[in-house]
Amino acid sequence: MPERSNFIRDIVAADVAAGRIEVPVTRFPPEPNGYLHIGHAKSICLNFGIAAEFGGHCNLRFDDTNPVKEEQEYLDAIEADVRWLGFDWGGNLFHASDYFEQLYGWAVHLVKAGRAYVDDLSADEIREHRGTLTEPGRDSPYRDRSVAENLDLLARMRAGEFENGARVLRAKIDMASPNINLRDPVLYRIVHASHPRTGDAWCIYPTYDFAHGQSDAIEGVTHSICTLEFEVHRPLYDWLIANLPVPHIPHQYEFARLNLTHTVLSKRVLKRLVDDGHVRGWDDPRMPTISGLRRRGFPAAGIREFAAMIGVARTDSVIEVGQLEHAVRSVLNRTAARRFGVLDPLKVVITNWPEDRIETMEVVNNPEDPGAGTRIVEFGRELWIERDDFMEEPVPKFFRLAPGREVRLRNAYFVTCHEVVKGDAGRVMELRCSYDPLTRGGDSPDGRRPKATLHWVSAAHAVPAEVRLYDHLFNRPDPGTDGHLFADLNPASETILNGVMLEPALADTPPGETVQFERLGYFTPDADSRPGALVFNRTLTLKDTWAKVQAKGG
RNA sequence: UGGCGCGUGGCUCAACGGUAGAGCACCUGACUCUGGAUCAGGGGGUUCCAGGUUCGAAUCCUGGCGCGCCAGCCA
Repeated sequence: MPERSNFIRDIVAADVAAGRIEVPVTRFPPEPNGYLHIGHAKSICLNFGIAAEFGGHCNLRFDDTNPVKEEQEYLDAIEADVRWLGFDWGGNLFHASDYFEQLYGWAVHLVKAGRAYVDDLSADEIREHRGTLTEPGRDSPYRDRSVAENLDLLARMRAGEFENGARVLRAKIDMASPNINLRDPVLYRIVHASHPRTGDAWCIYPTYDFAHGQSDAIEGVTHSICTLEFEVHRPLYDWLIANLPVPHIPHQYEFARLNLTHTVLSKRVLKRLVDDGHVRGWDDPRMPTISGLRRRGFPAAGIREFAAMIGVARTDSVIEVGQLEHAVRSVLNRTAARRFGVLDPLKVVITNWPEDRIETMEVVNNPEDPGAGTRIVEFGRELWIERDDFMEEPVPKFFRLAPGREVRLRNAYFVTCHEVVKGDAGRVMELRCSYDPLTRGGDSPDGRRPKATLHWVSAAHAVPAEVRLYDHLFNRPDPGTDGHLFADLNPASETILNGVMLEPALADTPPGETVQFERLGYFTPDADSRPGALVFNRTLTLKDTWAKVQAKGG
């Protein structure tokens, strides 16, 4: 499925066609202050996708300029997530911190050129001097310090002579600019904190604005693609590039970040969900993080397909989660092995089946993929079927099992229910059925065609398991709209089922593989799963038109 | 309010001066040993509004309106 074009692709293609560049160089620049989420996946697919399409390359560059928020755990997780998504940065793994010395040198360059100065104003005072959206700012009293004094102060900032916040280095641009980002933006701040990579080598750190474009220049990035909120920074990006002796001139392009219904894509909020215990971790299957989606069973190919499907534009937008789910189902439908699992088991005894007789049935692994082969499943006198697949008094349009009714057990036999055994509270405990020996494999010689085909598991062979059902993390499409984000959490986002009965082959499902439990949905072994204590996560249900029919009838 | 940007079916995107299309969602039908796969069809758009330019405007111009972003020593 060829990816649809988009305005950034068009720009790159035009640049190549016009000979402005040979091949594009892009970069994915996460800050290691949290885990990557599906919104980052959109950016990753865009950056790596464009590079690959035009024969260029994409760097993985950590924007690690703020040591108080960044951690090694995040660095590691981000690498793993990008790789899992299917992208390869080759040897091009970089860190803004790799460039700290060069960046500092350029800061000195700016000072010498009279284009930067050390400001002694406090953060509050700087804010006051900055003006507002409608009023121009005022010059800092320290704005006209001599080059010599600025050089001296900057060196002493670096040497650690001053406390956090005591001074900053600022670009000298225009305090009256209508673009507030040009009102002498801060380039360096004093932060006595040790950095995950540079340790205590530095106590001053460059701001995003001073680090990003210059890092792009150092790496020869041609197209620096970021999200819309950086649009107002572009004049500053260009100003710095124009005023520094950089080896290359990169350009910044902005696109609209991803928003999804029924969830939230903000690292700040995701971190709170984790820290406040609303979920069990960054990789909780309900999280929209890459690691959460992976644990949930979403295949990387599904996420890539989703990214290709939604396109890239400059319009703020909110994608319906259904679209992500569609992409994932479409991948899983053609790749997932089919298995039998009974979530809510109801015992069926086949009264005309000999006590100890076991037959084996050959069952197709994936009707969408003949190459997936077949497997052997045991069939015996006692079986488990889904409780939902039986109704003592069937309502109209319910075609499954009911007293006196015949259904097909998938790939096995036709069975007819003769007796309903109930417990004390009137709960159905067991169904007593007969089977038709002539229907082995699921076809009858007389052409009878039951209206329903049920999945089943041999009770003598079934493997018990825990299954975790997942639903949207938030119970409204636009969580937090009323200002109470956490009140919008979906209390039913996770439902734990015990005593689920699985066909034995499921015990060997490798981690990371998502299978289909026929008629129910897609499931994957959870990281908590152990031999003898299996745990499966429900990735997604199948599209359920029966549920739709029911909803209408109700 | 100053600056920058964005407005095309319910949602996401195409159409780049020449008959407004696609995917998702929705509805209907066919088919089926997953009621769920799959296939086929259908409904749904004054292209934010108003002027202007043009033989012709979603597209160009002007003016409105609406929405987003920017006043961190976050990114």
